[in-house]
Amino acid sequence: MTELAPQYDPAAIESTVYQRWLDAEVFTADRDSGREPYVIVIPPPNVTDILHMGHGLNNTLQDVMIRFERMRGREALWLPGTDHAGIATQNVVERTLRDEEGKARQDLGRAAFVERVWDHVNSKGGTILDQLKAIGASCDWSRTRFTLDEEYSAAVKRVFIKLYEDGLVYRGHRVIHWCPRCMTSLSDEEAEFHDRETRLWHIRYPLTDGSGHVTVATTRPETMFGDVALVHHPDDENHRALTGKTVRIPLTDVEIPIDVSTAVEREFGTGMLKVTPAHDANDFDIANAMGRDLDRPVVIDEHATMVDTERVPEALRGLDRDKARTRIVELLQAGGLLEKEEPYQHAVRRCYRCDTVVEPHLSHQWFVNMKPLAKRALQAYRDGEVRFIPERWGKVFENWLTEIRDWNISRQLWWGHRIPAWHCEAEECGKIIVAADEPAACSCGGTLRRDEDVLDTWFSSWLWPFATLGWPEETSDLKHFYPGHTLVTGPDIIFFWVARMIMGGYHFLGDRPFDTVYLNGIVRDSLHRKMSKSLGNGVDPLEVVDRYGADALRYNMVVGAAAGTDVILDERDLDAAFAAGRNFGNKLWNVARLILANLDGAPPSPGDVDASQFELADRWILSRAQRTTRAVTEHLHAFRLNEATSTVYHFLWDELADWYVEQVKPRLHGNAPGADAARAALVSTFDTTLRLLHPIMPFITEELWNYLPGEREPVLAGASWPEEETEYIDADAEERFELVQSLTGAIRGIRAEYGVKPGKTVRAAVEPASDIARSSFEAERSTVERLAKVEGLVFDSPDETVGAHAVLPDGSAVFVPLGDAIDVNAECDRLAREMQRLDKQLHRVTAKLENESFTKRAPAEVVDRERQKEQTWREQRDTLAAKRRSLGC
RNA sequence: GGGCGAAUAGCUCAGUUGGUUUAGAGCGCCUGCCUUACAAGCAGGAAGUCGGGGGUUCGAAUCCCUCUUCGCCCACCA
Repeated sequence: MTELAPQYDPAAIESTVYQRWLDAEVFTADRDSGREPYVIVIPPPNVTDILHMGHGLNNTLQDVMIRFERMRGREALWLPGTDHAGIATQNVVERTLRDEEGKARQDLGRAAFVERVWDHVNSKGGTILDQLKAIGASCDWSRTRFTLDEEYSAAVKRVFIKLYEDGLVYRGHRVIHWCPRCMTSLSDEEAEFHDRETRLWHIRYPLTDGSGHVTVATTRPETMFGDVALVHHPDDENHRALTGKTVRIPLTDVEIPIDVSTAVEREFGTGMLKVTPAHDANDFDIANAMGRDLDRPVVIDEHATMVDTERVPEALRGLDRDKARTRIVELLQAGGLLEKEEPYQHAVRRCYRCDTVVEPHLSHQWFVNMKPLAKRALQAYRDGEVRFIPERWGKVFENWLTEIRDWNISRQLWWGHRIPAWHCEAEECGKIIVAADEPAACSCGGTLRRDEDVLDTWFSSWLWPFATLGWPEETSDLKHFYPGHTLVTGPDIIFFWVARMIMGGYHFLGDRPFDTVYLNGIVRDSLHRKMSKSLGNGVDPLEVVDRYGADALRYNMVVGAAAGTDVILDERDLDAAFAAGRNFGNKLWNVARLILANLDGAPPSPGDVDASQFELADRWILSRAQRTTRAVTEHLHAFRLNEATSTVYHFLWDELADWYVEQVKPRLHGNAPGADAARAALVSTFDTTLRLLHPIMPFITEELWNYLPGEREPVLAGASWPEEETEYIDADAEERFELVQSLTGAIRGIRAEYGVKPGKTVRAAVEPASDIARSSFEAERSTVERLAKVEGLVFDSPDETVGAHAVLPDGSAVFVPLGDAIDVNAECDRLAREMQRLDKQLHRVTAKLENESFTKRAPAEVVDRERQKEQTWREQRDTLAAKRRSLGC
């Protein structure tokens, strides 16, 4: 006999259960098992991150999938690890350095600073992986990787060199996005658009011939000292006469020409555009097209302050870009050079790490030519080799790949993979050598200087599905576990990560990294805002684990996340968000308590029980268990995790606990007749339920598994998924037991309606509508009596006429004599209302059946079904009418 | 400017290929119960013109068009 506490206490068991899994080594993937592999690689969290709800959701989903496939018999590998997160991590350490020591990274120097970051990573990093254990993540911890560990670095280096040799990595001089706070370049994806209220200033450029001025509209007056021309559209009649003339940049003596360009939008502003090649990527292209690629005056530096050059008026030099702008506008106004100023809203790019407005910056950077890589990935998507769930994200992926641009991969940071390139310092040479190891010297004999830059973090992330398996070495892990299967991540990193992994997988290994990309939603608060540290609206998953248990967290995450939809959590009311999962766990716990308290050793399996020993209820629950197994399996296969969850939920609660456990109780006491059959069905059904629920709520199911008597796999996490046993599917038993349920429900309804005291028994008479109904009621007579508190369920009409009537869905009628408790008029009204409801339904179905186009065109089975409905409802109505007559209504 | 998504009960959401749905769940609400597994529970109940309009169909929450509101993504009109 096992003693379980009356309430489930997650905290009391979770850590020991997790340890049990580790001891059993069920999470460790075995290359040599001979089983078909199933692989998920974790989206590596930033090494210094702490777990937030987004991780909670994302990793729960992965764990459900990996546990399901593991139980299905696949060799499941969930590969964990962390990302060095270049800018993010460097920023954290720089901030600490500044706050605690008042120093900048330059004060330490590169080597010492990088050492500091390593110290930080080694002491504080990796916490998040332990936190994942708290939510039950079944990762193969023996294969944990870090994007900056030695082997991984080798892979990154290899990729860079290979792409360089293929001609796909090159060094370019152009205008890129520059974050003046992080002091590094950014890729297009890292410079996010945000709308901003600003002004459109109309500035007068005086014509040098003294014939007046030309007006130009701009949002960035501070860049005008870098102008090299004004251009208008060649077909622009209004400005045609100006072509060839020159103007002076306001506040300076710099003379620039007026030219034409088809890139100009005639309708915008004044139709005249200032061309500033060093401070605007489009202008850079326009100037190139005009053949003015040698003249790119720089007037704003990498700190976003005005440069100290002749082109910039002295009063402005050294001012930051915002102050300069204000000052320039004042000066223009004073000089009568500002024609007008209007409010204007436009999208400004900001650094995705620090939100600073990005500055277009002319510089030397490393780029990847992406078009050739995209081609293969696109083909794969279109051929169905990689699919997205929900499907619509595939289109997003496709569009981006179709219009892909070159990827700036160099960052002016210290923390990251240093670019394996060396520059010859000899004048006249300028050679660049890309190599894995430092070359002794340049072929010209000049000394070499290593490239200062590091690679974009995502340049290492895109190798994650194979670099984690040992690539470029031909490891057995790589052979065995690549290609992988499912990727679970957020749609916000489709471009950053997902698309690039697909491109990388095909380019470097000639195969997809995974076949399915499942995009989960975003966790939002009660106002539907994304949960974030900066808004302070986050819910701490560990607090939830602490208060409600990991299984409750998981249950609510999964049930609330229909494929790809956002999950809304009320940050002010955790009960509203997590009580359902906790309560469900407690329900399961108590079902187990009841069962375990009534077992004396292991019962036989249902297959060993003489079939004649099974009662209707036994056959019913065994059949329902099969149907549930099938539904849950199908839902999980189709990634309908929420449906799978609610299917088990309702099976356990509404069928097993509410009906079967109640039905079976009398047979559980001692050596009651039929005890073996009852225990066999009960334990086998409970066993199935634990298995089906395990991927979703692993802790409690594992703990209860431990108590179940009988021969079983030692740990549930390593146990097999239930097979549907069709011999137990019994439609007849299901139909019959449902009749019993409806009879019980009808009597309970009458009791409640007439306020019969819970302890008081009533009498009841049932008039079955069919032989099936009659024999079913007879078979479960005592169940109905017990559950509806009936003393003497009879099949004949009783002597009384005063009582309450109800009609069951199949047309069977039940009568509960209540004597004085009944108000005849009220009962008449109630029956009349019932009849009205049926009349409405009958009206609808009759109209349908009288419609020839329906009977002719709809499938026969649909028509039959409608006929069946009509007949049943008509019978029910007739029965009610008869009851009314007998009451004398 | 282009594209995508959402709108179903007071709240948060399901609803798979159009027909077993008389539109469901959890929470909340109302009534009655500490009934020996569970008050984190039990029994019963109220509550929705499926955002508006039009269309396709024998049949629409589901497909099409359109409008409204909200959200997201992409985009070189400075």
